[in-house]
Amino acid sequence: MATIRDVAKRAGVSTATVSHVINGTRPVAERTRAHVLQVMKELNFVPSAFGRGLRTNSLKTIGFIAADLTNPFFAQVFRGVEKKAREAHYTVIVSHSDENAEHEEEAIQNLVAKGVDGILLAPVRTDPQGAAFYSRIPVPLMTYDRHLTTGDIPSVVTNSQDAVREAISFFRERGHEHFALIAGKQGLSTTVERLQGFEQATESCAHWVFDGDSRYDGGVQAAHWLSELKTRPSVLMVGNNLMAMGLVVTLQTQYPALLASTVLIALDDEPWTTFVRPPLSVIVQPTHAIGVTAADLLLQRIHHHEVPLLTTLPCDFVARVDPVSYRHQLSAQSKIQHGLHEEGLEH
Amino acid sequence: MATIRDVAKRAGVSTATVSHVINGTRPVAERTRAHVLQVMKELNFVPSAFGRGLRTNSLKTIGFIAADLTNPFFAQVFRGVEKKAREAHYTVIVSHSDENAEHEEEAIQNLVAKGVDGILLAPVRTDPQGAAFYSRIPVPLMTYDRHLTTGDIPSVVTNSQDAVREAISFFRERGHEHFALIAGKQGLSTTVERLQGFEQATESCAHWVFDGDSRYDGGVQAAHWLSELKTRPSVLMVGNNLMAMGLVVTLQTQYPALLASTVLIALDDEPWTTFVRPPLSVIVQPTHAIGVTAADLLLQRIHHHEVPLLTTLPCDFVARVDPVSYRHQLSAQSKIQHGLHEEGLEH
DNA sequence: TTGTAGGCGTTATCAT
DNA sequence: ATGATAACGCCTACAA
Repeated sequence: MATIRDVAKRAGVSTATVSHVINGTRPVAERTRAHVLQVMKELNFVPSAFGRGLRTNSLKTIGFIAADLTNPFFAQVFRGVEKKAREAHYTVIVSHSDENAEHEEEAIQNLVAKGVDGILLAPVRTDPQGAAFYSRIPVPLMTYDRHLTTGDIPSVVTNSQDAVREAISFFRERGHEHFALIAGKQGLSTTVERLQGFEQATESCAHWVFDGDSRYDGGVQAAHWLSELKTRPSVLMVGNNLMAMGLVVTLQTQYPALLASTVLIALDDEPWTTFVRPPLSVIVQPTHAIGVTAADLLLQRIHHHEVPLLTTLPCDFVARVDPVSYRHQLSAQSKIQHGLHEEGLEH
Repeated sequence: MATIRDVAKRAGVSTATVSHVINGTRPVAERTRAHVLQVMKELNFVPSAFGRGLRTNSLKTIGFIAADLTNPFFAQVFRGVEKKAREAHYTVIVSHSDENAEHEEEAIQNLVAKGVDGILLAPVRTDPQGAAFYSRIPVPLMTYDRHLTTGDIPSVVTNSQDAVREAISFFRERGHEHFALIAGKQGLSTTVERLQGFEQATESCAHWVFDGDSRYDGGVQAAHWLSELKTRPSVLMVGNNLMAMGLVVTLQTQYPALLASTVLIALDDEPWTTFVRPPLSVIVQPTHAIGVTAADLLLQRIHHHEVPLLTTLPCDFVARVDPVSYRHQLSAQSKIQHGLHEEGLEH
């Protein structure tokens, strides 16, 4: 591998000039510039990322921590992240947390040790010590999907609370009177907010809540729970996509009558939700936009610009009421909050 | 950020000693060792990846290029890659090619510029110039999913050819006599081999082949093509998962009778294949193992060990014939070939 | 068992 | 408009 010195020598200039040609960081006579470029081609010169990193303390790399890329939600967010990063000539290192605090911590350590310029994560920890832990991380951080309720780490989330409320209302207006929610893992901001949305929309009518765990098994358990209720909900909202799968598989194989007689609402518009009979209604989160936005804001932070503490992106609601489907755009504007605690979490 | 020199000074030893403590690269008196470790904790010292990279010319990072991580096949392969990499204290940079040669080239350039130790890719180019291009890449390379038929770049693939043959045979033995294949993108080794498997199994009976493009649209077109055939296949094999989705969506909405009367066989066991009625039979590729194996072999190469030119992992075939499903393990052993061209591609 | 010092490839400060 | 040169943080002969 040729070095900047080889190029300089062969081109008959100093390393400084070569460097400035590479980075366009000070004027270079057009003639020399062309010549240097020419020599670089000849020698097949590629500037060493290590040398540069050592000098500038940046490899133009960010870390992305997903719970599980096999979950389409994270895969789609990642596509957005990678797109934005690539445009800014950044590169992305990916790790998994599997919703496990130790894995997450290890992943963060590794990323920091690799000298990433910043980290994007869907935080696993919800306790105050968690927030403190995140705050001590010595590189810029952004969370996506979930936000921390204490501390000053900025986040990009969706207004799924509004979406849940409006989805339930949609069916209330059409005569339904019994609703249930399969809630997600305790403590996650998404779980809390979706529960709030549900409570808001169902306050004056019959409703049940099942405490799930945000995993496939939670859905399986919920199906059994559902089958044992004396009075049954006619509309069932599932708080995340994995539980929705577990629920539907179990209903389909063990309680097909229940599946046929209940309106299901799931999160995220995955192909299978249209393949099931009856098809599921879905709340569609702007996954790609979450990734783009989160990456964008992280890069802002890396460049020492201020960013809002909370950025909220709008969801759509797609009601699939055979044989038609309606799509509702829930809010045209995304919302930005600069002070989480001052303004509160309610809208 | 504390440097190795800060630690050395504070601990009253030389930087050499600290370095050796960090890397265990020469004996250090237990007493000093403990003390140095202690000081490292105090100072919150993390060795700079840049300094180290510059010296050792390695950041312990590999590149992974997927066509699209949103496709569960790639997401699952990646999980395997990341697992293996993490165990070896490597880290993974992820890029997308979107089955596009220019994107792929750009991604490769970026990875090389970042100083990755090696690259894993599902190659897009199938022409001889492509093979030449890949050969010029100045870091160790491995392909997965597809292999190149010229050149000396090692690969990890599956025996989907055998799997296709056996899947078709399964239904032949049960009385079916008309078969069709929706083939994948021209030139890919997977397309060629699956076609061969199909031809082998159907040589003495009626069969059709539709040239697809390995994308969702190919499946949509195939559905229309199918509807216009005078004589219709009773068994339809789809050469990749995206086309299978396009096909099923189109059949379900536009030709439901066709969907009901045709046995469909798809690749990869995704949830939706069980949700459709009737459920699809599937050839299950060992996606996670592909990732683990590919990463393992790449690391071998990075450490200058010889690796086989072609490693073939076995698929399973799951026949879903309502109300039962049979799972066939197609071969207990994975196959390894050291010379692709000497031994040929047939088994 | 430990220390000294040179150099990896780049950028950036001073000179010229 | 260009050059000389000192860092950046680490590893590793070579010396002691």
